Amino acid sequence: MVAQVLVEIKAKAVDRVFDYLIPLDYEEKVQVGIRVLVPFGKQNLEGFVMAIKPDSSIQNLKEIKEVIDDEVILNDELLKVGEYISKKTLATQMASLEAMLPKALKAHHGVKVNKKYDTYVSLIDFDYEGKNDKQKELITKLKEKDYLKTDLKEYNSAIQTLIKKEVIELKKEEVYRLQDDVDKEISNIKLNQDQKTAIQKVKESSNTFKPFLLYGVTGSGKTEVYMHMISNVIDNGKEAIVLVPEISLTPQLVGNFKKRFGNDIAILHSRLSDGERYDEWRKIVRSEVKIAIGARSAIFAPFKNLGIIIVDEEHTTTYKQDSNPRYHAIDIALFRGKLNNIPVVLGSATPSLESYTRAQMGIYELLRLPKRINNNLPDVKLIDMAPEIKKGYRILSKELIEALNNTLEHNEQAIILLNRRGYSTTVTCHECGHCITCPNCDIPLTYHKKNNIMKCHYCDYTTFKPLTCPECHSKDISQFGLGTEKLEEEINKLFPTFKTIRMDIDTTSTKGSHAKIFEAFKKHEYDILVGTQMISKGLDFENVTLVGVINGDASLNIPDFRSAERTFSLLNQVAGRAGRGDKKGYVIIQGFNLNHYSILKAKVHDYEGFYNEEMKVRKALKYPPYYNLSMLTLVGKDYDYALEEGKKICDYIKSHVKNVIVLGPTSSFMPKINNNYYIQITLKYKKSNELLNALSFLNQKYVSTKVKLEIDINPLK
DNA sequence: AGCACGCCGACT
DNA sequence: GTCGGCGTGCTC
Repeated sequence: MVAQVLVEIKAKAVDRVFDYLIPLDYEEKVQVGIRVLVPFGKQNLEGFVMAIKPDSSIQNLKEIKEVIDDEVILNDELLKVGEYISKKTLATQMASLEAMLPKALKAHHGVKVNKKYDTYVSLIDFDYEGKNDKQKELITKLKEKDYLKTDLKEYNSAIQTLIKKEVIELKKEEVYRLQDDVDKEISNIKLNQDQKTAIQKVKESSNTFKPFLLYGVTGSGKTEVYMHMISNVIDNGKEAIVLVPEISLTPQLVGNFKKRFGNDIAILHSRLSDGERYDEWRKIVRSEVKIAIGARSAIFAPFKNLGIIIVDEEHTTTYKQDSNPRYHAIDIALFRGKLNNIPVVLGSATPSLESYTRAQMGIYELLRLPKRINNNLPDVKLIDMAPEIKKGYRILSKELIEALNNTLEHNEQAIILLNRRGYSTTVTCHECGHCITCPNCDIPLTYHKKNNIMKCHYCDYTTFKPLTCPECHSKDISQFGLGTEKLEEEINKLFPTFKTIRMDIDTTSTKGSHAKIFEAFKKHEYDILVGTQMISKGLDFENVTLVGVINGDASLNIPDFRSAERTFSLLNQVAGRAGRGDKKGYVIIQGFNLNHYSILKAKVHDYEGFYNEEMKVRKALKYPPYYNLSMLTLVGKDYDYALEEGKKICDYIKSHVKNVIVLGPTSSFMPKINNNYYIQITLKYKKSNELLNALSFLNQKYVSTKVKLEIDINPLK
């Protein structure tokens, strides 16, 4: 028999199967989806068996050298998912397969992940009585218990002797590193009618593929709805995948799941060691857990009897992988949903425009949770900082200071979010907040220090950096940045008697630090929580009644056509942290350009209003969801050559694809990194199939030339 | 990804 | 004369 093997090299040149003879001894062991060691040129490589056939048209086949696994690693479904990924992202087959696997199961010769074993002893000679007290004791114990763990120091020598005499034997068993015992709690939370309807609708389609968009305002009880949906699935003997943006930022969701489902959960967070990750994978394969919760890659959890996939905060950009293979977890969720004939639930308080549009079109069924559990959305106030700065309130406005005082006096807590300026390369006026944007694309221009010019990286519009602000004529138009550290300092100065805790990259570098900060704040060990975006999601603190946002409009100045969507989403999310308990919540948003619809609509909690405004812009400027987008990047050491190749690629696409808008080639916003030049081409188009064919052709053509071609289909950056 | 093969320029 | 630069092509 002959096996078709995909070898471990992730290069376009070997992105195909090679035939190998299966030695007779291995005929039983070699199966599709298993790893083997094969001679490849002068080297020995690992690879996956992709197919088995009786013979081959190739002469002088080499033989498989070794079979690595006892059990199949890539089952039918994972093989299909892998194929889907390479088809949709144009990544190599091997890159696509490996994206789904924990390191311990990837094809890589020489890479070993330690397996952890427990050793036990058990009795084999039941007649032997033992020569001394220790031996006798041990034998008695073994007669009662069948087997004992060997880490009992006091019996060490007795164990050694008895093994030699073949009275007892040693057994090794592979064990899991993470074992915690959690007792399940019965929930007595009452559901409102909207929650019940959502749960019922999903239950009705439990054996059919159907995508749902669960649009529920902040604090509307989405987590509770997810848990009910999952309970229904588990009651049917099936399993569930739950995707969250990042485990460490959603400690409360995870905590609630643990309380409800106890040990039935595998939690796949980014800080697991390779060994731990491998353990969790095996628990899933063996159905020892019923739920897998994790970030993007948890979508590959190898359940064999999947009953539902839930994607929480579905609008989050982290669901798209920004390196090869550039897959979007929601696409995979829908694909697996289809394969398994199960519902897929996408939940958000601020759905992505793409998702909400699909719901409008009936591609997704829309489920709404329009009311907060406490029926009480916070009041939002906007504060223009231009006059405040003139009065000397440079960081915190007078109003925010007073509101903080008031909150803290009532023994309530506050959250202050610093919305960082996304790019230091955009030019913004220090006095009035004006940001210089492209007249064609309406996104901020990026500043290129080299020639003192500003450039649009979508359309290549270029202009000199002005000396004064075109709006208010201030000379102070260099980039400015306020850090969380400085903000914390300022707050400590203003409120010396209250305790402040800061949460940003600096204070959360160690394992578990997120959880520690959240815990401490929840217990009211601190009065004010200061931080960046990471404090905006999924936190439920009943005693928080005030949320302040510094530079609420800053994220509008990121040179990305999605910046309005991100701004609305961020403000909506963070405002949703206020007033979740019985007390009324207040939100103060500071900024310069507060008349933007993303901010005005966030103020009144009007998602649909925002959606309608933003869709007009997307339509006018031909952006998603009206058009699809793809980004090609050419990387090369020779700038002129790369640019020439870029032009050829543009010509090829224009002549082979109808109805495509080709922008570029243009040097990207970071034109030169490590002596490599980056040239970009942006494509806008309606129908994907034709374009995908053209890109697939180009992708093949660029095997081993002076220019590397990177393709990002539906980029999110 | 490696590794060999092959075709040019610069050197003991 | 030959050493070595890397551009090109192949691996069942």
